[in-house]
Amino acid sequence: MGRGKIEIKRIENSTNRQVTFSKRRNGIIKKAREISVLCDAQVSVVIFSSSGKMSEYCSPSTSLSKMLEKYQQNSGRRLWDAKHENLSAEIDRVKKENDNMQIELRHLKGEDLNSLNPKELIPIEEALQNGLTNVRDKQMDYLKMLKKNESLLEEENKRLSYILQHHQQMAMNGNVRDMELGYHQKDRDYPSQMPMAFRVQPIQPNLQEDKQ
Amino acid sequence: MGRGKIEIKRIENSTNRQVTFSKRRNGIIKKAREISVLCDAQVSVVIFSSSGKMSEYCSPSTSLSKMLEKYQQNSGRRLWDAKHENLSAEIDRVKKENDNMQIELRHLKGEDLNSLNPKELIPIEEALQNGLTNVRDKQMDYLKMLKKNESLLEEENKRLSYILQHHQQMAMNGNVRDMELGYHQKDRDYPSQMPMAFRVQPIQPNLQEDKQ
DNA sequence: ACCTATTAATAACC
DNA sequence: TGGTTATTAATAGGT
Repeated sequence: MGRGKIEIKRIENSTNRQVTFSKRRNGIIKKAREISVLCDAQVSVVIFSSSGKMSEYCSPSTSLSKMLEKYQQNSGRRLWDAKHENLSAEIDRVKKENDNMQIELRHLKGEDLNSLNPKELIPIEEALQNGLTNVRDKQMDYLKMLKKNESLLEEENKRLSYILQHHQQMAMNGNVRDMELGYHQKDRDYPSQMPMAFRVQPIQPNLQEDKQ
Repeated sequence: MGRGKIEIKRIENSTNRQVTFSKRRNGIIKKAREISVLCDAQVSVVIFSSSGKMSEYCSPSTSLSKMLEKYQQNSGRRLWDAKHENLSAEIDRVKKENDNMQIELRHLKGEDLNSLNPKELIPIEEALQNGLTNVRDKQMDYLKMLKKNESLLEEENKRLSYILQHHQQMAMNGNVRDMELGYHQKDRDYPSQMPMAFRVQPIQPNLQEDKQ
């Protein structure tokens, strides 16, 4: 139906194809509307052009959702229940994982132990013992750090006191020049290999250490 | 296009309507197939007649599910509503729970402790200590049970040896009547308040005790 | 977008 | 339903 007959096969000329698409799309949607009205039918049409542009028609008496609901009832096929089932399966999987961890946690906390036989208690005891060792080691690390900090700060304190004492002495002597020259020549007993900024900073536990 | 022009309005004659439906349905599906081929388009058509009979067409390069997936992306509208989102939310919730438990478990096992500060280590240590106590208590319970069993069995053993000794004596004396009368009068020093069947049964740990 | 020769769809009838 | 055919509707190719 046109100036010439055409074969039903892909139109190679892109422009031509686009034009034909547009015309025929309108034609289909018009036909869909007509059959809806003429025959009391419910029709839904969804069309994507090759460039991805979408067009749709749905009979005014219904909606795409309702149509698809009916479609599923009629065909028995599942349109989106497959997705639902996937999600449900995922939930089940994760919940099961959850339950297992919950049980493990309860056991480690010494709950529900009656459901275990003596043989099963052993790895739990070992895990607890191991965990306890690790936790206490870590606490010991912190303690050592604190002690180290303490002694560093103490030393720094002494150093500062010493310097302050000199300042006061110099101030009393009115020896401003000496003051401005600084104390660097005078505190030989406090060798400064580290820069000041670092030296006064308390050690912080390295929270990232060992972290994967 | 036919022997006469028709208005686009509901065909009142039922037979006529049915016939027109059938022909036009075929027409639409043919057009859908043609535009698919000619223009590389993806088309889905779902038609319900007024009597509820369903017809469908879907381009061979796709499926209704895929089409609807694209439809949703394109239109932003959700066809299968809340269901999907509820499930997704549930998954997220459970997964989060999962993660938290995983972290707790790892901490109890003495892993990833560097991400904790000293204050956070304390409850973990306590939990571990507590769990260890409970597990060892339970192990002690089993041990006690085993010991108790042992002594019970030992006693039973003695009792049986005693009886056996009598039997042998009686057999040697040829005193069959005495033997048949039984030993019940003769083993006064082993008072039997429990039925035999129970008495010889080793104690089994009650695995269900305290279980919710 | 519009035009129109031509083909395709289909209404009425069997 | 399925076939026939007169008639209308859709549309291919051109502007």
